[in-house]
Amino acid sequence: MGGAIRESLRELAKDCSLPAALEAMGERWSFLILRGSFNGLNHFEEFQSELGIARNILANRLARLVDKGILERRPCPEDRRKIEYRLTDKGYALLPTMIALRQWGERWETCVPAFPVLVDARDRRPIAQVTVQAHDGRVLHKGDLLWALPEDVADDVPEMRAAE
Amino acid sequence: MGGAIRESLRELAKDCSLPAALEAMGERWSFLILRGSFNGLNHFEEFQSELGIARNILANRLARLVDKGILERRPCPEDRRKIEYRLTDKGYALLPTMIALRQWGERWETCVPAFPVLVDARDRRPIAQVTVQAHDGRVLHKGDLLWALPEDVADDVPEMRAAE
DNA sequence: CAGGTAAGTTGCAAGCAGAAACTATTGCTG
DNA sequence: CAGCAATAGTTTCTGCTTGCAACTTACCTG
Repeated sequence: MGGAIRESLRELAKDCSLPAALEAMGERWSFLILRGSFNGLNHFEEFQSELGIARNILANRLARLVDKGILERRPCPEDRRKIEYRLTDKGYALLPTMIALRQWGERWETCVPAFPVLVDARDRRPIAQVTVQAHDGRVLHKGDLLWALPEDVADDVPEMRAAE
Repeated sequence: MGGAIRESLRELAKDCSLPAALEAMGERWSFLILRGSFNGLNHFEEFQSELGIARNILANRLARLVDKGILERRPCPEDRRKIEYRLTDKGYALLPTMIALRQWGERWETCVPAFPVLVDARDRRPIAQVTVQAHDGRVLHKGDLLWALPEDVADDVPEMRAAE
C-alpha cells in the first residue's frame, strides 16, 4: 500500500465513503448508543440511566440516528408514553465495525479479555478476531493491500455486488 | 442476542472496551487522520492541505494520537524542519475497523462502489466484506451471537489468546 | 383525581471547533 | 552571509456543542 502511485492517492481519497460514515456515526455518543441498542436497550430512560448521558444530548443523538435510518422510532401501542428505538438493518450492519473497534480496544487499550465475551450461539466458542480478508478468506495485512482503479481489478467474482 | 439474561446485560456492558477505544479514536477528525496515514500521508502540511482541517485542531489531534501510541512522531534527519508521523502497530491494528466503517458507508450511505477499491495485491481481486465470524470462519449474524461468562465458554481453542 | 413515569425541551455555563494571523526553526539561493 | 520560503506549530478570537439542572407535556395507575 503506497509507493509508486503516491500522488494519485490524494485524489482517490476524495470520494472515499469514510467521511459519509463518520457523518452518521462520528459524534461523541453515537457508538455507545448503538452498543446499547445491540445489548437490548430500547427506551429513552434505559439509554439515559445506562449510559449516564445528558437528556438533551440523548434526545438529539437518538433523533439523528433515526434520521440517518440507523434506529427506528416507534411508539409502543400498549403504553403510549413509551417510545421504542430499534435497530434497522442499516444499524445492524454496523456490527462488524463495532466488534472490530471493541476488539481493538480490548487488545490495545484495556488489555484484558473482558468477560463476558461474545460467543457463537451454536457452539459457545468465542468469535474470531475481525480481520480484512481476500475473496477466498485469506487474512490480509498491511502489505497485502493495493488501491485499484476499475481497469486493474480482476473482475470474475466481485464480492461487492453480492452485498448490494 | 438478548432475551432471558436481559438484566445482567446492563452489568456486563460496564467493562466493555468500547469506551476505551472511543476515548482514543472517538474525536472528530481522528479517523480521517488515520485514513490519511494509511494512505501515505506523513507530514503536518500534507494532512492539513489534504483534509482541510484547522491547524490548531490538527496539531491537537496528532499530539493525542501520538500520546495514545497510534502514531509515532519522529523528526526527519535529512530535513530537520520536517516531522514524520507514522502508524505504529497499534495504529495498523485499526485497519479492520476502518475498512468495516468504510464498507458500511459505501453500502448504506454513498451507495456506490467508490473506485478506486481495495484489492488483494496478490490477485488484484477486491477484498471481502468485513464480517463477524465464528472460530471456524462461518459468518455470524445478529441471531447467532450470545454474551457468555467464563464458565459458559467452550475453552478448547480460544482465538483471543492468539492475538495477545 | 393525585401522584408517578416516560420522553422530551429550555436555559445557562463551560469547553471545544474553526479561521486567520503570528512565531520559531530550518533550509535554500544568490 | 542576507533574505526568502517551507515546516510545524501557537495564539487569539468567535461561534457552536456539550453537559447539567430544572421544567413540560402526555399518559398510566390506583
